[in-house]
Amino acid sequence: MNMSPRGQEQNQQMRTKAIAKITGAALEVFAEYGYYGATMKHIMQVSGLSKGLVYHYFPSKEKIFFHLVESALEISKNAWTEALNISGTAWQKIEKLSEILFKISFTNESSLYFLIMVQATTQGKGIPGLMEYMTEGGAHFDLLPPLIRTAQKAGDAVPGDPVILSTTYLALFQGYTLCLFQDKDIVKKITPATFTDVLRNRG
Amino acid sequence: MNMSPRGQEQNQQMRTKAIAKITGAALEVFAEYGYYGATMKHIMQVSGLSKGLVYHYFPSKEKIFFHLVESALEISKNAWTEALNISGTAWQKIEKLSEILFKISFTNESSLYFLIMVQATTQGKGIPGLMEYMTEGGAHFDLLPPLIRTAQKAGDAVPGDPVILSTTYLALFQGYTLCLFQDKDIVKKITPATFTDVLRNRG
DNA sequence: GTCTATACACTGATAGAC
DNA sequence: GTCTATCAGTGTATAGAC
Repeated sequence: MNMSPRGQEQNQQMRTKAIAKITGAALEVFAEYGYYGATMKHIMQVSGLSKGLVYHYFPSKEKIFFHLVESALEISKNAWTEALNISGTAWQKIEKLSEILFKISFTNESSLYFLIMVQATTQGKGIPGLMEYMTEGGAHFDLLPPLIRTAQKAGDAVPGDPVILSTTYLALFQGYTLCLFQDKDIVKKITPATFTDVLRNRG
Repeated sequence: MNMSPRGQEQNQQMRTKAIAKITGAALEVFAEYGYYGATMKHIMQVSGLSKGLVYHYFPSKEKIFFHLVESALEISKNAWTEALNISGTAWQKIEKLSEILFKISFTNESSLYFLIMVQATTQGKGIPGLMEYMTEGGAHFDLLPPLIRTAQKAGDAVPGDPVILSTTYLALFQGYTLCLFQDKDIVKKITPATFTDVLRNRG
């Protein structure tokens, strides 16, 4: 057998690959069955790795789930940062936000992370610290109400309580995310405007 | 011929009471932890009844959950029937629908049934027959698009694909239902108009 | 004695963890 | 692979009204 030590670089590569396999499998399984419905066995089967290897990289089922929630919040935060940092009016930023959130929520593989967020929301009560963690990690949502307020002054956004409008906008994304669980065809027909429209001033 | 030792009405009363205790406890537990996260033990503790008694009235955990989903769909269907049967314009029916759905979703104890619907949606894939059952039981949702079309012709509803608008309206209710899992204060500030507004023609 | 609501120790399977 | 806890579900016994 080959006893020669692997280079540090090679080791790192193997680690990264294994972790990617585990998180990828966990993402699928947790998204479909939820935290309690998902089993480590199922994650091991989907990833094609052994029990020992999975537990080598993650100490527990709970930590794997936390890791996915962390990634989901990061994806969300990055999307918001990208949208809100463009130069332009408040309304243009809102339109950009809809465009980016629409893309990552409904058109590519990252949509699974938004299913994870929903699963975390609906089952997080039994997992210590999770709800608090999500509240902290979702602090960027607070950027929307002032943006709406600015757009209202410019006459672009519909009148009304900016906090409620902001929640409505976010609830709409979450509501459509639930449609993904039912494989509804309707999701294929929506556009960023579907979301922007609830904030648009048509008066 | 009634051979029962206790009076029939007495027995019936005991049964009804026990079943109510079981379903009430199951409603709380399933709503909070989801199907897989809820345990029979937990349901027994909350109901204050023994294992034997619970299994005397329900053959399995799955059947209890199905029973709750069934009740939820019935509550939903009754609400729609009540709203859509009033005399008035299409728009008035939509306003009535918002009013009733808002009431049962966010202001009284039946709101737990809507959490059950969300739990069933997010975890139903692993429960044989559940998704199909929910699709069938939610057939009354198909009544909304034609109603929107009528309201559009009258100039009351916003222009756009009635099917997408209908889905948007329902997704908004579901999205706000998710807020209930997080005990968000914002839910106390919304009104039926929050939902009606996404369909309202303000042009 | 008979029926029925109720109780609870028990089983086999499977979970997470190491 | 192996351990332990816990899961859903069952078999059997008891209490009390007729």
